[in-house]
Amino acid sequence: MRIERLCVERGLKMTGQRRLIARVLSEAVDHPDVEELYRRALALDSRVSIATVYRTVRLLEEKGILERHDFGGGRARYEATDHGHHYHLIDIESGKVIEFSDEQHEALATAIAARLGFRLVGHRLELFGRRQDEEPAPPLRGRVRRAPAKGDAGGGGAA
Amino acid sequence: MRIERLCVERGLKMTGQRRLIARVLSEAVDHPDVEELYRRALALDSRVSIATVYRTVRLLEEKGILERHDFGGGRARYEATDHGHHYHLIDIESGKVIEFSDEQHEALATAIAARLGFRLVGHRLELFGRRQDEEPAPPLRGRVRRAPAKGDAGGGGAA
DNA sequence: GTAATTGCAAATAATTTGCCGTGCA
DNA sequence: TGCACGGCAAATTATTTGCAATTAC
Repeated sequence: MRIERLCVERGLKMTGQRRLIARVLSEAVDHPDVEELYRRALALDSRVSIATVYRTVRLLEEKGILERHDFGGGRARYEATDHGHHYHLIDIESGKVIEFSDEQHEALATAIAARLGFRLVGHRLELFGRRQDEEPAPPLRGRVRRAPAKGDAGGGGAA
Repeated sequence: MRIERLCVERGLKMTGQRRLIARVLSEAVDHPDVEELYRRALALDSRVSIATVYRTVRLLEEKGILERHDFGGGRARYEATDHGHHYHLIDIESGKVIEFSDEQHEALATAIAARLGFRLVGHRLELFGRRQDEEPAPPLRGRVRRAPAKGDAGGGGAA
């Protein structure tokens, strides 16, 4: 319910659907897109429309409660801003998103901006990588390795 | 004409419109969106349709000749990949995009990915900043500073 | 009580695509 | 000369919005 609290703090009028969407957001541990948020909300209470989900994420983004990401794939994906500054590494085989943070990078970004004559207001860093085979690998044969794609939010269900 | 050469190298059939679009891309020093590419192409030769521009940038992106960016504002913006790896700093007042590169960051990104068990395949870093007033600033009064927005590509014409 | 919010369906906006004529290799 | 390509307009996809009914404060 962290999100609902934040909404109240910013003086938003709390309707049933806003509370519902806030709850879905509070419970999310991934980076759902609007469709997915809508699906999860519907599962809890059918009295929401997707238009309201769109309106709400937009509002919460403006209020700084949500952050919008573009991880490719055409739809915007959302995440609460309240669990700290971090970056993303996208596994290009599975689409999974891994979060990390790095103070060194933080400092470097600020330094670079300053060097260019700017005060850093925001930044984003996204790494795209392929899982490193940790097994020393059987000398002959080997390889083959396919992941069925589909990211950490989009598809089926499972919260 | 660098782009056209790259197209030929990758075995693309070179039609009149592809040559035209390749030329526009070769001459661009900014990050135009499709509308803008179409406008520039039209100015040189009216026998192109915007559908072809869409098809071509998509093709060139798949071939690794172009890179697509999302700088906010809803439309994808393109840039040739052949002028070296670099990052972008977006001036949030004017929308202007400044390119820079930084070896330290390059290394850091690789190290972070490795630490997480991944081999880095690609990455992007975008800084959003506000121009730092370089003048020591007249002690009294001061401030005011507004830029009319509109980025480094979208708008009017000018190549 | 009143202005903000919602749902619905229609409107946008960016991008893609089917189909058929045309031009490149 | 065949097969990929280009033009056009219609189709998609993601997102926004007008309007009347509803609701929070």
